[in-house]
Amino acid sequence: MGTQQGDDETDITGPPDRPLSRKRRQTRERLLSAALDAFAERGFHASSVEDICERAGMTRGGFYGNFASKEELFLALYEQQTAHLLDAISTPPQAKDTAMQEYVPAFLGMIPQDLRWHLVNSEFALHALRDPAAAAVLVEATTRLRARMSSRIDDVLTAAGLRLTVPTDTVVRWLFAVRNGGLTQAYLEPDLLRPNELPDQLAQLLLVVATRAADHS
Amino acid sequence: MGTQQGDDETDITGPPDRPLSRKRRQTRERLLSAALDAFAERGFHASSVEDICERAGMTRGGFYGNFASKEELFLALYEQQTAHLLDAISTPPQAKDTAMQEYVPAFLGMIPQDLRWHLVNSEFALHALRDPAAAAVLVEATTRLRARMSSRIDDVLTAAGLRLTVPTDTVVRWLFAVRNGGLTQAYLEPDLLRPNELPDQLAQLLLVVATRAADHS
DNA sequence: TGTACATCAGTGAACGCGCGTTCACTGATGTAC
DNA sequence: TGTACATCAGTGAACGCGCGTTCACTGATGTAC
Repeated sequence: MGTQQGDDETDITGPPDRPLSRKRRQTRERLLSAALDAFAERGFHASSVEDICERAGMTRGGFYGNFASKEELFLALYEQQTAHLLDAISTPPQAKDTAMQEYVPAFLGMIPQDLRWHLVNSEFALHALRDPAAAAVLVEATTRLRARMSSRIDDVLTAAGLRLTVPTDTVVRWLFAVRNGGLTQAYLEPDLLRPNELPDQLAQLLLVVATRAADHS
Repeated sequence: MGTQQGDDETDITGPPDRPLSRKRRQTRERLLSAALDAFAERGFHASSVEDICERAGMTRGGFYGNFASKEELFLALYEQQTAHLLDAISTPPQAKDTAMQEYVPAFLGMIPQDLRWHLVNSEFALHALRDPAAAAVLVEATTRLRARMSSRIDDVLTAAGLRLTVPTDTVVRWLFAVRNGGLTQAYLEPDLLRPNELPDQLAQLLLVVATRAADHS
């Protein structure tokens, strides 16, 4: 049965009493990786627990020792992936010789453009629009991602003696939206559009027309 | 059983032999409307045919006289809604006294911002990323929508003696992506963002910085 | 190092349920004369 | 206008299947002395 919850299943906060053993962490990892594949291939609802377990090389019974439900697995997968994303964004592109106008594209390029994750991420957003608990998780994660991205952009611009004429958070919201929509458009029309084409072009345009010299008053 | 197909079920092209009777068209309409509600509320997979039929006031058996499968209903719903959208975009905002910089926001405002349709449309895009048949339908519809939108924008700008410094199709792709992403963000954080805030602001900015006087050479 | 016992992690069969789809049927509507 | 018959549109019961979840169990791992 495993160590599920302390006493009360309504208590979502607080981690389980003990830290997970190494074996258990590895098993969870295998299940999360299998879920990413399965959810990407068929979607959340069409992926059966059996399918996920097969990919992870275990039986359905074992699954429920690691996750309380398929839904909880979805949540855990989202949190794992956004944590990875946050890491990816946190490291600025190091090459100092990169031309200024390629900085933002370089940033966007660093974010892994995995079709699997694009599919799962989009489906999670849809799920969040219907489920307040998922919405809370998503809003917290995206808020952090936007904040981190805003900082990086401000850093780069400041170093170049520039600043945006539009709130950075607005620009980042534009870029995230255009990136997601652009990925969908590009995967549907691969001959007409490269995956990062739309956000790259928008970023370049904004860099030219929506910045001005910073005044250090 | 109804008039399903001619002979060959692999033949997707070509409408059924006879036009639908009035009663049948009304029933289809009721089912499509019920499907929009159900799919929006629970999603495609979680909506049962029973649920849809209840909302439409009929039994499951009758459903299969009108649609070959739940999947086919999804496709029909998408085609119906995008046809409505194409109509909505085709009528330009008539008020000639509208300030130039409010034209694009006015356009975007005309597109009905129905949360139900946003949910179903997003889910259909996700579906299309996995199903080539759905992808073909989606690409054809969105191509038409973008073309129509591009024409309208060009019309307005030309009348004002302006033209874009970026391909209109690219701008429209940006606007559609920002609109979809912006709706999701706004519905998730209603206190921080109005539904059309992101595309409106972007449109206004582009109008100022990405246009110049048209030269009639 | 060895023994005895507790806990852990995963097995695999079983349960119960609801789903998508089919089909024999019935009453309503339309058509021909 | 009335009668006879064909087609249409929808009913409701039934089928068969696969799903999410549970649970009694077993072998592996860890701990105490």
